[in-house]
Amino acid sequence: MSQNDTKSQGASPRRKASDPANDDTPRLVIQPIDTSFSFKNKAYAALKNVIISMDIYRSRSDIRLDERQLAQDFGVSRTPVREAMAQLEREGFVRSVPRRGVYVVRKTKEEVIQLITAWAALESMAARLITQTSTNEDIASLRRMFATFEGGEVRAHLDEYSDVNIEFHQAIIRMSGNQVLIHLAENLFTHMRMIRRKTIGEKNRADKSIRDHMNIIESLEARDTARAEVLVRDHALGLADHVARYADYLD
Amino acid sequence: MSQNDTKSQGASPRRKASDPANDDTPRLVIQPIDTSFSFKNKAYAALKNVIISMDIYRSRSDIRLDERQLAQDFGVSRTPVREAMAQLEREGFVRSVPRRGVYVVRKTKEEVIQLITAWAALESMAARLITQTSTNEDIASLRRMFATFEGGEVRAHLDEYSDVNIEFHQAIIRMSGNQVLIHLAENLFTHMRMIRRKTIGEKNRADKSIRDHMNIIESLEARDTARAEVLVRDHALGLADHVARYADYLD
DNA sequence: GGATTCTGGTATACAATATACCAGAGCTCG
DNA sequence: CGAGCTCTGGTATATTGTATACCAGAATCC
Repeated sequence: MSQNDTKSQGASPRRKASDPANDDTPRLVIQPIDTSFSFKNKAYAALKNVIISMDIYRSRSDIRLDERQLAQDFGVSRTPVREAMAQLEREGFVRSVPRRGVYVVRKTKEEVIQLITAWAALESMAARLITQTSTNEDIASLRRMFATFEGGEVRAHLDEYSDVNIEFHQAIIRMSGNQVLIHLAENLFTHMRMIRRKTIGEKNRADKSIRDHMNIIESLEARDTARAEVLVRDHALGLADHVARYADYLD
Repeated sequence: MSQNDTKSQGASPRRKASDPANDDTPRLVIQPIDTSFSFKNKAYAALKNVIISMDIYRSRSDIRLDERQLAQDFGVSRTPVREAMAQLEREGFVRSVPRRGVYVVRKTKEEVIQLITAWAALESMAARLITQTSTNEDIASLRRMFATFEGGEVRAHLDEYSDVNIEFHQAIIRMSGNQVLIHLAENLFTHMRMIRRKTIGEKNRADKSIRDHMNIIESLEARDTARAEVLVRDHALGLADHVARYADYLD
């Protein structure tokens, strides 16, 4: 990619870089620059990550994001922080109260139930698709996710199981191969993850969860389309039912 | 750092974030954003790295940096690439020929000898300072750099030795603790590194090199200021002598 | 109840980058 | 050998991202 000569040095004719007569000329190997980098994008990703990692339902007090303080913490001006929060607001993670501040959004119980119901629709269709199009290796990878818990030691490793639980549901959507489903699920997924992480430790749900998961995997392995759909949908709706009955902190 | 309430939710008075009555409110932990990131800076670092990693003396043909091609490879516009190359030119790594292109600079033999001589002045003074101010642990870390080569297996691991060789000289400057020395050496260092990497495999210099290094380390350990200075200076000037005699590719 | 403080909102300035166009130099072809 | 074409660096202008200053509403404090 580099041409070889200059008039100031002998005026030999230029040869194309690919010219084989020139094989020993050192060549540059250049990696692309990450052009998605911007202060706004970094602030957005960091704030989103912080919000979804919090247990925002542990307390009922409002969580306000102070844009001057955040700008100082990030080491940038208020402008990219404001733009990041505007995007988070568009996506439903925060809400802005004029001249009052920006607050992390907690969903009501009713909103959560609706969200889970929509998720169930997407996930159960994804399960159907998996039985029809995925490779045996793909499906096997789902089972391998739970290898650590084969001895039933779910409660002893609840945090780890919580992570695997979330990854499992994400993998089902992804494995469907349907880009529209995947896209629709993306935003719902973040909210679902917060809910799952909160509820997994309640009422020994983890024990039931892994039994459900094993049944789901068996139905996928058997390529039983109807059964996989029902098991996945019922599993998700079981979460909605649990929320309806026990999640008083969502009111 | 987050305030807790909003008028729309009960008009309770704002409390300071540090208010101990509010210990369970989730808190945000925010990492600063790297504000040195820019396309120009990334392009500059990448090009500099590529240039100093090349064996630019292996071929005599000119190495021209094609700014449109680089912009395409980096995935950015020509503007940051141009600015990066302008900075590289200011630092002596490339030169721009109006309406002809930007070329990697090769130094002449005479320039290289002058550069090494200047480096020798800096490094020998650094050695003096080390014998007077550095801790035993610091000096011991110099010896540990060569632990891998204690069996004399230098030629078998020439690339690795070349890297350690460069690190050793860099560490001497750094260990002096003199910020002016360190700063002056910074730009020289990059050119020196290219020369050292090129010459280390010539005329079995690696064997002599490690003997010299051991002698230098012993004089540092003995806190022998005059001897350390002489050994370091002679070692560097030995490189200049080698270049004068054998480095025909620099003409 | 007025002064002060704190916060979001907005306007303007500045820096980084993208893109289009120009002009010089070299190459190609007839 | 000269005209036309191509390739390249240089420059001007536009756009986007960001910084900063100032404004105004709301809450707090004395």
